[in-house]
Amino acid sequence: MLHTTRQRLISTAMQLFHEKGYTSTSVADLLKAADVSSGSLYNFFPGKRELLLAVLEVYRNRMRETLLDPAWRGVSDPIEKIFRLLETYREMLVETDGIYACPVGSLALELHAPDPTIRDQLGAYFTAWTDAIHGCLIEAGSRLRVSVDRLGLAEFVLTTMEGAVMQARTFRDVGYFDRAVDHLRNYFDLLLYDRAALPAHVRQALPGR
Amino acid sequence: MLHTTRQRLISTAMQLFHEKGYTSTSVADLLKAADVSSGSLYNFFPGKRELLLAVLEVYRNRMRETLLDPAWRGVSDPIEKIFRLLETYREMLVETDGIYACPVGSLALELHAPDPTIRDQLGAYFTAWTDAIHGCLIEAGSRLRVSVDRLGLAEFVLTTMEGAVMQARTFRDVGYFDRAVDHLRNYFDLLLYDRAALPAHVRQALPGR
DNA sequence: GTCTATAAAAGGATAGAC
DNA sequence: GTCTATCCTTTTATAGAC
Repeated sequence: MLHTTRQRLISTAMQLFHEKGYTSTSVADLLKAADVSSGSLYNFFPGKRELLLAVLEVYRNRMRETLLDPAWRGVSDPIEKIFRLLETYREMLVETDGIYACPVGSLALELHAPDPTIRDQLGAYFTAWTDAIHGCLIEAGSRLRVSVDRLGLAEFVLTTMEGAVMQARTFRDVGYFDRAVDHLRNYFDLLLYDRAALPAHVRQALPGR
Repeated sequence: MLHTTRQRLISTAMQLFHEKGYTSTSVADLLKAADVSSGSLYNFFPGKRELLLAVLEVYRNRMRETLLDPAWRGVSDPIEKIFRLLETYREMLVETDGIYACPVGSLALELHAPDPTIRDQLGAYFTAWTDAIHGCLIEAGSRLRVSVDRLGLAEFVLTTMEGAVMQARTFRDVGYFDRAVDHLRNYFDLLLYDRAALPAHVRQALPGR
């Protein structure tokens, strides 16, 4: 199932679009890397654009099993899950010498005027990512101050990740990523009711759950 | 001075590289938009790459007068300056229907494997931007808790801006930008020693100065 | 410095045999 | 489904007259 020509084209495209970008990856590049002939590609896809759509669909549909499940294996604390996910991106940066981390983010900024279908796919990916974080924040329940907009905060986690990746990539230095995550962690610490850590009299002064 | 062919080429390239991206802007596009003939372009620049370098140099060298000075006109409070700058990016998003905001950030993610010279220019721009914010944070002095790493926080402002622009652009919705800035503002409020303005429960939970 | 014409290569996509 | 050969367009860049 994983070795069909179609699958090989998609996984090759995932790799090359991430490494070189969509525009800088030529059809010839794809054919050579996937060891597929021109006729085969156009047998499965109307063109390069539709191959990109297939790639984006895979990223979104398999986010749970390829990204979230591995990152969250053995982790139950919902806040910790959030920072484990960011740690996953950090590892991607380190493994690729500070170059690759979020393939969809790169594509989103590369494609300046994508058609609505492409944009919908990019947006759907971001929304799915944010929803996963949102789930963690809901799970955190009363540990998070009631006044905090949970969906907005989930978006802010994505904001931090994407902005941090951009800088780390530009400088080829994961330190930029780390310092951004440090500040996000600090922000979370300030937002969390870690009631047990507070002195009893302060704890009692806090508003109810 | 501003009307030489060379200047016209650079300003046209600034515009097109921002709107369409570097790769998707062809030399023919540039020639047509700048109303310049091929021979003239190659008289001033060895090629398209060097034109990009000239563009990046302008962005960096004129950051103060074209970006910071207008944003900070009439503003003296250093923390307010930071959020005025972000407001400038918001306005760019609104004026372009959520498409354009930070030209250098877009280029940084579009160019996956730029040569060292290009990367240096991109990094230098980010550094100059961050330095400006860093200056505000230093100016804020004791209002900011001493434990806060000011340079890291300045980078975090850039992180937020770039990540927020990416999402706003993808969704063509400035709301994504606004919510990110709201959280950054909230974070700043928690970091600032304007204790009287803090919510009571936070005030109580904070360590003594 | 600027012009037109054009080279030389790379781009996406197609045709038609197997 | 896959193959080779090829079409047509666009690309960056150059040549040489003015």
